[in-house]
Amino acid sequence: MNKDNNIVCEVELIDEKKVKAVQKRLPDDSLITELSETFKNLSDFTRLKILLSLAEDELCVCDIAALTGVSVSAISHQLRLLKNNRLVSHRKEGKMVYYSLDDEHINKIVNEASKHCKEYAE
Amino acid sequence: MNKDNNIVCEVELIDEKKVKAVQKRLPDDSLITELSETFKNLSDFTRLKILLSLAEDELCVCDIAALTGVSVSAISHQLRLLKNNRLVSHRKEGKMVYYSLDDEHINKIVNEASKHCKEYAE
DNA sequence: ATTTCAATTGAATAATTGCTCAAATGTTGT
DNA sequence: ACAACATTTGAGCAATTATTCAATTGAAAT
Repeated sequence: MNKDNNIVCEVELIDEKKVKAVQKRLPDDSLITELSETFKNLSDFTRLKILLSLAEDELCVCDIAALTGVSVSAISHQLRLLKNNRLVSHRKEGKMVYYSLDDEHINKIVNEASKHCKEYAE
Repeated sequence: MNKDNNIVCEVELIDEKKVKAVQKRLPDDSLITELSETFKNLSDFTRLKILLSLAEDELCVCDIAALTGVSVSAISHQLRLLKNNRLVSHRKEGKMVYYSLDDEHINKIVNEASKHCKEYAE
């Protein structure tokens, strides 16, 4: 803490001016946290495949399990995560529950990421 | 295995036709794997903050550590991951190593994800 | 040569995560 | 009421991961 009772960085800086300029342009930590949590949803093979599938069509849990080759239980756990993060929504029809994509941004995000992947395929 | 010695799905399907149609439109598993690995890089708070910082300016390891409030060693470990995934590049200048963003897609991906986050901020 | 400093590396540890298994819910059909 | 079925849930486990710490590398300065 300095004399004004502010927290000051005790790590040695090489270029303090540059660091402060960058810091000023960064989003709030809270937004960075939200962003990283959003990307976490896309960072698992199974979850990403679920999202890509739902981008094509609405599907029930059982069919998602078949598509991904993962147990129904595991899919249900993953769907709960995706639901909590507002990436999928669901609708009940009798015994069955149909899930669908709840965000038009997902496709755009995946498309941009695909460009990155393809750029470095050798 | 069926009579042709192919692996067949033993899970019961609800709507086989729909599943096959979706399956046909999905990217290869190898691309899904690459995509999920790309998103994994963005899914950690520290790494994402590093990338957002480098999007603003080229920075040395020490200054990135100061910016993020994380030890130099931890930053170095994370930078190695980002370097392996072709998200950052580096240039040496004497004792110091300057890192910079090596992908113009990162900004677009983050921008799209920001829209998702802001849509659900209540 | 020796010291100093920025950065890297490897081992170790605590925390997180994705899956399995078993049990529970809730709905439909008999 | 009961059985069958789709889905959910919670506990437990193995694998992964982000950080710390200590030691090392490589470059500049004395």
